Amino acid sequence: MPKVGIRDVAKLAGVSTGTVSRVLNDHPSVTQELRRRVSGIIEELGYTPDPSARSMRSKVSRLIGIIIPDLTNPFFSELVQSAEQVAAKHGYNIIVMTSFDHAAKEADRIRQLTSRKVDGIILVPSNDFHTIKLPKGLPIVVVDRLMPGYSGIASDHRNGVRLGVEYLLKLGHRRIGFISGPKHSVPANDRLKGYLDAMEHAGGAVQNPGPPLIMETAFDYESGRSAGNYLLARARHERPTAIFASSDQQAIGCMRAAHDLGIPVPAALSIVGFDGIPLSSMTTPRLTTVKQPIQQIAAAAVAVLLTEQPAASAENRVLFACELSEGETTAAPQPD
Amino acid sequence: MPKVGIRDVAKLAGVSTGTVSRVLNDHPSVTQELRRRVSGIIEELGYTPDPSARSMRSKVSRLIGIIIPDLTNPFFSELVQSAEQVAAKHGYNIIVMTSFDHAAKEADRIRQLTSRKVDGIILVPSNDFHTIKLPKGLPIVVVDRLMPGYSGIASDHRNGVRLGVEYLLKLGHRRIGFISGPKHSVPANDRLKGYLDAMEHAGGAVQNPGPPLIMETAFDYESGRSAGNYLLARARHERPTAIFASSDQQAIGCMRAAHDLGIPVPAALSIVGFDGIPLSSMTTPRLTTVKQPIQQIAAAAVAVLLTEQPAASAENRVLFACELSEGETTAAPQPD
DNA sequence: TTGAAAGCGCTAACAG
DNA sequence: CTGTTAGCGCTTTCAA
Repeated sequence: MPKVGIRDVAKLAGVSTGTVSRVLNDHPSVTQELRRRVSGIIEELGYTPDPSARSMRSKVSRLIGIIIPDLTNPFFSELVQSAEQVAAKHGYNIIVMTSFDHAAKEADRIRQLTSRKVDGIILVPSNDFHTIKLPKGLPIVVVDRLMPGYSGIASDHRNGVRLGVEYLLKLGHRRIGFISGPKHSVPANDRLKGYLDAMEHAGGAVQNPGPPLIMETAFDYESGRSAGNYLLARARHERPTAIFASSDQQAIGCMRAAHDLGIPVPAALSIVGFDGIPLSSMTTPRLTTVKQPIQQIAAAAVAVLLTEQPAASAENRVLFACELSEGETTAAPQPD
Repeated sequence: MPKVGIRDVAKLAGVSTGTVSRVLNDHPSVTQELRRRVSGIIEELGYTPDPSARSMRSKVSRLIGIIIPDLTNPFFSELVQSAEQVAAKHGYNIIVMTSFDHAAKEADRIRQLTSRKVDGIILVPSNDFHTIKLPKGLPIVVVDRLMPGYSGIASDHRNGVRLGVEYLLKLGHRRIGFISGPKHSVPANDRLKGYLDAMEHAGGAVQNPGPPLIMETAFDYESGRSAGNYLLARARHERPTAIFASSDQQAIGCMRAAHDLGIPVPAALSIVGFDGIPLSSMTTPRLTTVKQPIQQIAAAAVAVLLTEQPAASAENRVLFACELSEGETTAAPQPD
């Protein structure tokens, strides 16, 4: 079965390869009739253009790179999955890469993608992203945070967290612990600000007689658990009555810590997470969490890449609102 | 900044483009000295060969496709992540695609990958995979199950499950429920066989006075939960004292069901999962599970693709052993 | 509007 | 061992 090429199509249709190419690329200057005839032949022969050849001439690969810190994180895997769906709908495919939050690895991956001539990169930057310099003219959409000089799609972490913390305040909580993300993570800091916003706004109502209520740590289960242990292993009147965790994974780890310490949730401790991953509704009890619109983020990121003029650096920026998803890990605090 | 091409390198090194190409491809017939000199220039100029041009001539894209049913499933996302790591080490990149277990979508994706001229596909087949016909000569490694006619890498589901069920038997359990995967899923059926093996081998020791102890359902949390509900919502002497779930997600859903019914785990119910995803060690209590060697599977799959002669259809097959990871969801049954 | 022809950047014969 | 050269399959001027 000799591979069918554009010449075969041209020959059979009695036209030049140029015309076939124009049909393929929806070039306006082709007669309706001719277009139809050629399309017919293409169909008939089951011809598909060779992407390499195409990309070589036209500098368009219909390939999008996506670099995330960790595919094991449900938030990111859902992001990738959504992006793949949207991209496929437009004839684009996705190359995934994991940076493990290493700037060096990230730089290497970006280089690979560049030389692959991807049409754009969806990037969840590592914390040291600023240390690497990018090849110019490559469309990049930063996701999960906004960065000056780049197009960016993210959810409004700050106000999202504020929403969650205010919910706890409204329930009557006054000693609210906060499990934050890594010190240098931008989204982590945005979330922390949301917490501080809410607490400040609540003003004198907030009490904190003991050690600090804010723990800085990684976003994973285990970190959430040890942070929870730290926050909860103190005298009852110093112990927070509620904890807001910067990720659902942390929140679930924290639930584990509470359980280990014999602290009932939500009776003696309310917990709120952040992200809204599917698992959050399957914990026992179901986690109250602030939900990010992951699919929207993915769709918007792809859209920016497909829309943006190459090297136009339009700096599209979108911030999506988060929404509170009430579960069973929150309740009014017990009287002291 | 005019893009640096192979001719620039050749000119600066005072050799022909042919020689540069040979250096690039580690062709043996190049002098040590020349190789060194050319490599130096390449480095200096920061030259990277254009993959499209390369692929067009050589029919090698250094691209591997990976198609899985659902990236949201932690087992698969870890698989993809591992594969990406290994592939990158060899200069290969990964195109991910999700089939959502739809044969039609799967066929479409395979077609896309084929026309992209990927060097191979790592495929977790959908349940209706047999209905689609493949373009010949495309190296495919089937993962998570073995299929006649294809190279395949999987873990030994059957013996893995047997291991887990035998562990429960050894603890003294006699009414052991089984949450199975989808009816037409091959891995699901392999696991079911492992359960039947163990139960049969245990012989008369096994009792089942009531409704069937086997539930067929999807692999996700919610399915595990409702299956658990079904198995546990019966009179005490008919209720299983232990449940083996075919996935960790099911197991976690089942824990939730037990909790909702007020059945303490492991005191009144032992639960064992399958997969060994990271989350399994963060549940409360920690899940006892049968662990698949995911990274080994991914590495082996990539290795097969990189090794296998194109169209040689060597039919490499590897079955990895699973291992029991003891958590806190298992204990001896309460006396009736 | 369409055809002819010139490459895109590289690899692989084929010479030398 | 190295240089020369002919394309890979397509897109895109340039003419017609």
